[in-house]
Amino acid sequence: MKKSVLNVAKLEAAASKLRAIGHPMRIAIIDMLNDEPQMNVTKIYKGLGIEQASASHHLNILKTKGVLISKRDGKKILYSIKNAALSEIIDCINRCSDY
Amino acid sequence: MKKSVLNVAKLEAAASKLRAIGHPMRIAIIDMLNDEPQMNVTKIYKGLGIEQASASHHLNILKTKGVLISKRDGKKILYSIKNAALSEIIDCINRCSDY
DNA sequence: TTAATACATGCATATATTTGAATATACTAT
DNA sequence: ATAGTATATTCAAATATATGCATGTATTAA
Repeated sequence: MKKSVLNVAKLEAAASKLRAIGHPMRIAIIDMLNDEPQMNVTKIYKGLGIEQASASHHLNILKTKGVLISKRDGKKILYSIKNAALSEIIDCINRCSDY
Repeated sequence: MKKSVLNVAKLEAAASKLRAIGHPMRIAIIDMLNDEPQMNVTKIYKGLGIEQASASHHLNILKTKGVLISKRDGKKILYSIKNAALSEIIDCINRCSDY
């Protein structure tokens, strides 16, 4: 099992997912979805007090990077966390606040 | 214990740490330090095949954000991971590669 | 089919991050 | 003091990311 030469694609994939979560509003979205596992866009952007378009952009990033999934429910789109491990990361990071 | 209103400072702190790790070369650095817990800058930048200045920048980011610590050893500066939990995050992210 | 609601997308601008070349600083040995 | 080694810093250019406005699309109800 070699590991010495660095696999840039794999590193970029991991980095990309970390950057997806690495934004205050996106962490806030994940937090909200931790409390309430399925939320629509309106509830999210009003809950955060941001523009609808801004929430939509953030949600798209989180979905594209595999953090969230979405499904339509009538007029609404319900978002939820794809992999529970990802919300543990937030906890982990917070636990590391050691200065 | 209130949690409804979002604590932007705390969110930004967590996001900032995630972004610190969210770069291919910086993940590679953490990986290297997982194998060999103390490394100097020269060994790191040659191992990664990047510029010395680039490595220095990345190391500074990781140090500033509390991911790494450094100590001088003669002419060299030895870097190491500050909190082991942070390297678990990488594993965690990689485990989430589920497409 | 029209109107209203719920989201998404395109675009422009603003801001942040990355990179490398050049240069500066710190330490060691002579 | 000087030279060599190891690392940091500064700066500019390139690239990436964020934000908001305007507009587009999908769904429902009348």
